[in-house]
This record gives sequence, C-alpha cells and structure tokens, in this order.
Amino acid sequence: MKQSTVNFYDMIYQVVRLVPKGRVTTYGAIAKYLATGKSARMVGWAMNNSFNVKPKVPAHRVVNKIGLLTGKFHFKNGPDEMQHLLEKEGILIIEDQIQNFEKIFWDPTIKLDITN
DNA sequence: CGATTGACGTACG
DNA sequence: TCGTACGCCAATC
Repeated sequence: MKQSTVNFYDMIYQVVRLVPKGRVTTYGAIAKYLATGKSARMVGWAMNNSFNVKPKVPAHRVVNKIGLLTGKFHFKNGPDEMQHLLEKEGILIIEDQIQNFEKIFWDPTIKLDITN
C-alpha cells in the first residue's frame, strides 16, 4: 500500500461524508474535485474499499452521472438497502434512478450551497 | 510481471 | 435517443 494511494482514498471518503442528508453526488464530481480528472473509476474503487474504513462512508449517496444506482449491488446489506436509505432521506427513486437528480445533486466543488 | 476487470465518463455511429 | 467503443488508473487474477 502506497501512502499516496491511501491519501487519495482518504480524500474521497472525506468528500462523501460531507454530502448533506437528502443529497447525492457523483463519482465524476468527486474525481474532478480531487483533480483526478478522468479517473472517476478510482472513486468507485475507493468506495469498494470504503466498507473497510472507519468511520464508514455513506456510499449510498454516491451515484453515477445520470443518477443511477449502479453500485447498489455492492452493498453488504444487499442492493435494496441503498435505495431504502436514500428514500429514507427523502430521495425518490424509480427503476434504480434518482428522481429530481439535478435538484438533489450536491457538487463538492460548490460545497457552499445555500439551498441546503 | 502481463492480462483482465471495474460502484465511470466521454465520444462516436 | 440508444447502444457500442475507448480511455483512465488501480487492484486483482
């Protein structure tokens, strides 16, 4: 394990934890925020490892660019858990796709959002 | 050590 | 508008 890689993952975890309740962000947004640019895949890879990290990361608030719950199958509690958690936060999901995604989307780059 | 895969994203047809 | 191809970068096989 290289320290640089650990640091990279740690940054991702911190960003995900900053996502407010009832809001979601995307892998690409996080990757861009970390200046990794096109390496959005690495963000997803970090999420996979996030289950082994403490405190645990709310990975259910991270979806792909179109607001699709692509990573729900990776959840330890089962794929339905991710959608359930999001719905519990007030997010409506239909066919694994977040409704009003643009409205609840939280960009880490902004991070100062007033709409709350 | 080389080939394959993957919780993504963009480009192209 | 939808499906396919390719690029990124690390981890795994």
